[in-house]
Amino acid sequence: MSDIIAYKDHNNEYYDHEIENGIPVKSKSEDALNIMRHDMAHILAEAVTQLFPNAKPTIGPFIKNGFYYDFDMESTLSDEDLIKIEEKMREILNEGRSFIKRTVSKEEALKIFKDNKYKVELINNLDNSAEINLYDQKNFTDLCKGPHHSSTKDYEANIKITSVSGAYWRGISTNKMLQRIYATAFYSEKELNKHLKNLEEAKERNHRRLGTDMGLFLLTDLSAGNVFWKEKGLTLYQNIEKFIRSEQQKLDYKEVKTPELVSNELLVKSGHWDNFQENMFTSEKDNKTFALKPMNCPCHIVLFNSQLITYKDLPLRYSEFGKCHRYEPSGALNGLFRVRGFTQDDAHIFCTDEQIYDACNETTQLIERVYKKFGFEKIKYNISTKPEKSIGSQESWDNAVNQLKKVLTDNGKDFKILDGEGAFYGPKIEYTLEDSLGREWQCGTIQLDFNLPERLGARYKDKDDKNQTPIMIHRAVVGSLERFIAIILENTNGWLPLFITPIQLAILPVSEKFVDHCNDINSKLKDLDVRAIVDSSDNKLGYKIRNSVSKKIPYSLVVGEKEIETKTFNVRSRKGENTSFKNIEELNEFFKNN
RNA sequence: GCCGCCGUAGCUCAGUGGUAGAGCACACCCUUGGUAAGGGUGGGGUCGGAAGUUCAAUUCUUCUCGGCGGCACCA
Repeated sequence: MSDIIAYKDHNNEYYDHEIENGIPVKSKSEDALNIMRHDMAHILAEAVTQLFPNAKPTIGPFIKNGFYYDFDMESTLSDEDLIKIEEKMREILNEGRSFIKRTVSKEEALKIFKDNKYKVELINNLDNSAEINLYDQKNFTDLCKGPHHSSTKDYEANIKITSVSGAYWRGISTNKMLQRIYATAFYSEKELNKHLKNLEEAKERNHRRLGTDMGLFLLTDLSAGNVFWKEKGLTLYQNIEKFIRSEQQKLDYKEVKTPELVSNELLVKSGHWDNFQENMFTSEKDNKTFALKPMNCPCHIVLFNSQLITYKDLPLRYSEFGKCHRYEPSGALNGLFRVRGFTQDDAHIFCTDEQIYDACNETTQLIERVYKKFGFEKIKYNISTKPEKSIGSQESWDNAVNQLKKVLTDNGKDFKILDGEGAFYGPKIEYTLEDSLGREWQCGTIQLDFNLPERLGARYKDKDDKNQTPIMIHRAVVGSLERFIAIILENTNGWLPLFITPIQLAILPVSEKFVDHCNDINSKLKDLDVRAIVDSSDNKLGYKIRNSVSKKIPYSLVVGEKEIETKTFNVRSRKGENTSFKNIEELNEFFKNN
């Protein structure tokens, strides 16, 4: 039997027949796993249609880590239903199924699927020249371009239905909502369990739980989508801000603070009022309309315009930890990941065409430096180019895109081009980081803007004393501080990098006798900017250690008779490793350097 | 906004048509203890909110607010 089950092209599209320059897909490979999961989607559809004869199958692709199938059904699926479906799938798998391909005419296909308007729609949308393939299995036939394994007997499939949710037909929100069943499948039970355990772990690492346990912040329905920062959370927030600020100062950024509430006059001029009014919080006073700013750029241009700027002032870098508000649909809110009030680590660089390269180059290096410091090493880069609807000449777009490409290339980065994905006003680079659970987060961005400076009348004088319009570069490193804090919390499971963690050290007296001594140490450490607390409870040492570890305090300092006599400082890491220091300065060094 | 699930003490969660319970946390007492839980006692919630059904609702129904998993959205 051949080891090759399918072919794929260079866009990772799979085919059930050999193609020109096709890459063979070998059985049990990563690609084969996708195909196997697609097989399972068909098995799922058979199970569902057997149990619910009126269910109309629509589409069921494989996705990252699994697959789904969307059904139009009369009743919604309960947890018990899912268990039954999963059992049915196992039953079917025990019997085994062959996937037999058959090519039919359009008329035939329409006849076969006449009771399923979704399949009819799909068939009618196919090119007239396109071959229409069906895959037959016992009790189920699906419209499908394949490929499939010839039989489920070719492998062992370990399946698990993971969830059910609503999903619009064809992803269009005016269409009917279907029921989507998510599931996953692996060749071995071991891999399946590992994946399920991973999901569990991700749940455990939930930043909402960590935030509550660590006393960082409060989310309450008294202001849905807005964060109440507690003192420890604010320390964390400020430490992140502090680090980014210091990096920006090295690059001659000028930090500013602009109003959160602005007259809509500004937003009308900038064009945001026309396009995004629905997403702003507004209020009326003095017969005027005000809005909470949804972004900082118009305000920065107001500052730019308030003074005479010449070419000598460029590039001019305005940065702001700007509090913005956006009305997000209720269903979009999600912990700190998606909020209505957030702080952008925003900046706008005003510059000339010639300065684009340098500005973007220093920014990409800045972004990388910051990510690295926070423990993110894996970064993906995308460049988005001119969309169909856009402003600015083709020439200026080409120039700008080439500069962006050159920046990444010169910095030794691989990147993807997302054709036509740029904003209407300019191209951009997006920075996506990968966390320790393999999840990806788009955080940083560099976005060129050929529109807004012109619209708001930004001008500088060139060497010939003529007015020119600057290019504006929007850039953010971590994006929203709120979201970034959620990402770091989940990435580290609460074991935050030492330089930002709210409490670095728990000072633990062995008994009450040593509490005063501990307080003395703490006040000295305070002067040295080490963030410590003294546990003066009357619990035993083991208990105090357990407590400080469970509060995610990375180090503890045990103080008792021995330490006072020998004048040493014994620091215990959360893993139980001990390090001894001779004096408080040495101890301080340790905290400064870790 | 849409589909589904959920909302009980500070936290995690159990439970019932007759006004609630555990563990952790907290307070007090005993213990003055050396590297991940010493022992005892005690306080604390009207079960998200509103309305309805009922002799009686935290438990059933409807509405509403909020959360979660997705979908849609994300300048």
